[in-house]
Amino acid sequence: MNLFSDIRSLVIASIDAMVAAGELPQGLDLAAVAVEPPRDAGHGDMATNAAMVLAKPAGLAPRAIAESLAARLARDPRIAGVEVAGPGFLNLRLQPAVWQGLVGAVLRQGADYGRATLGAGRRVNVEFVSANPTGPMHVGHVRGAVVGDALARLLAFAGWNVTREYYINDGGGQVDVLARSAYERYREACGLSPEIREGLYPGDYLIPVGEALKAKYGTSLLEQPESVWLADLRTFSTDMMMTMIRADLAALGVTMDVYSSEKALYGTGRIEAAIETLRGMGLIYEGTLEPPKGKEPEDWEPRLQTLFRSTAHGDDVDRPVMKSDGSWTYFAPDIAYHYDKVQRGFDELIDIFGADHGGYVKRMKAAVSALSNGRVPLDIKLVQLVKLWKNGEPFKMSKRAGTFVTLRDVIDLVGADVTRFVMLTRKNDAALDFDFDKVLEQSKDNPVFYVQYANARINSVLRRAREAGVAVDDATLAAADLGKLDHEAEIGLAKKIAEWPRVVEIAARGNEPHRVAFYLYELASDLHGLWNRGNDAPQLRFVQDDSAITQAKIALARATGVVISSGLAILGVTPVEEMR
RNA sequence: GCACCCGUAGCUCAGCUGGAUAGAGCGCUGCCCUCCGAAGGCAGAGGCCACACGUUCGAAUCGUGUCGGGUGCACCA
Repeated sequence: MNLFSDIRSLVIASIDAMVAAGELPQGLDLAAVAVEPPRDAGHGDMATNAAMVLAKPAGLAPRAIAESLAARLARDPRIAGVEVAGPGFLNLRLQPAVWQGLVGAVLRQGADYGRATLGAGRRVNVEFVSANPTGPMHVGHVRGAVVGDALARLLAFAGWNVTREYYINDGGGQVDVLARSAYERYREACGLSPEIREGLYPGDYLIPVGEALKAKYGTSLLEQPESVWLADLRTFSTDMMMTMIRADLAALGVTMDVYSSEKALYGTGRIEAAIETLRGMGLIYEGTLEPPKGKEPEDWEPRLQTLFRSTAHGDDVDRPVMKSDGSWTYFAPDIAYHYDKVQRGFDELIDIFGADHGGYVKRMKAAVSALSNGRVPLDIKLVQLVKLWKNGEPFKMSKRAGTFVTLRDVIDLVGADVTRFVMLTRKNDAALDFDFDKVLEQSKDNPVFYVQYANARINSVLRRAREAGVAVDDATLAAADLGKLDHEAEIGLAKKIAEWPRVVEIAARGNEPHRVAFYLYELASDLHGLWNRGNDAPQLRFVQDDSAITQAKIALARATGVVISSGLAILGVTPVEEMR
């Protein structure tokens, strides 16, 4: 049920009829014909640009096309009025019965209302978080986690086959640091004093790792050289860190489908295979890079390196895949990992990165473009910083001062639902202020509360109607006499509900889950507006003496609630029944 | 120096594949509760969409350039 696509189909059919009648030439491209809500409600319910986009290819004046098209559209029983406006817009007004019927349709479809087939079952891999397994998730990771998870839910709702994936960066030097730090905590657990040297991780979260090591190894690793224990402790520590990270994600309501390990790529020949594939394309060569202009490193010296010709796929400079000592750069396993995703048969790839990784976008896209022969698009979403506020002041994080904010801290303080919603109230590429006081405030200043409050009000009238002995199950409501919803304020809310499938498609097409949050705010606003009009106009209250009228009005409220629940589900937020 | 992101009301931000008189919240001014929860609503004031040029029937939206802010820039991930 998508009224906008229904009416667009009507417009297309009418254009086809004009072609058949010889009024328009054959073979017109109709892709640009759009049916949209007009910016100004005074222009009607829907507007189409059909006459204007067809004017040039048809070689006709837009208003001439518009007049003829208007006459044909007006014959449809759903159309209450058509007028030609401005340079050739067609403004359509729909019969009230169309909006009333929509309410019934929403109740019949329930949680499936708005579900789209845009994705057509294509397989998409959404990689997100991918925090280094060297400590608990901190607040900086939260936004990426929320955006990635909401995007995954959105795409699934819009018809994609979605895999959520976490890439464990467990292959690099920072894992050695982790292992050495854990070793010191192990010594501590054995009654010795730890030496947390400069460059090691000082966090308390490694104390349990040390204790677990003692439980496993006893004192057998004491006084042993690093070569004896390093490999084991790397594995042991990262496993424990990943257990912690999974628990953190679960607390936020995020579940991954696949965890991929960087380390697992080493020694399997898969990195070599990926690089050889590129070499076979003539994209790998030995060479030296120019120093970056304007920011010349002090210790710059020309080095012969193995380079990936990423410039052949849109990058600015070629990128090294092998260090001068013959080991891989971090980029090489990244290439192999993305190659793996391509080979697993995904039709589309999405990476969610922190904004500080913006420099890797072009090279990653270049690699995927090359390795998939341009078949698999890679969209990389950069998630901007979150600025923390408390008591009206910037909240500075400092490991040393003990004000390091973990994901757990945030959830314990404000809850997962609030955290998730607020993180989605900005575009991913805009910085976000997160004010610990404001997000818990119960006012319309706080979108989480505002939307939840609307839902609570809806549940309130459902309860009251039930108490009054009126049947308000969805089946009964869908069959109610919805023609009684004849007030423009009620029709207005139905129109907002009608936009939901459009919002889903637009948000999914752009990989922009924040649009859902903004839409829910608007929907809640319309509900609150109608609610308050009941103060002045008692006939607009949802619960009336007449049970048939009550059912029609409750049907509208319930349909609104269906969409709110559906939208919140995409954001990963639990709707509340009552405000507390 | 180069690349990417951003620049919209006093503040924080939306703005769809280019569409009509550019929207919301906060703040400011004035109203609305014997009423389904006022934890809300209604109305008003407030804009050179950073700037310039271009593309076109039409530009906040697309292109180029300038200015301003952020981020990143071989042998760390």
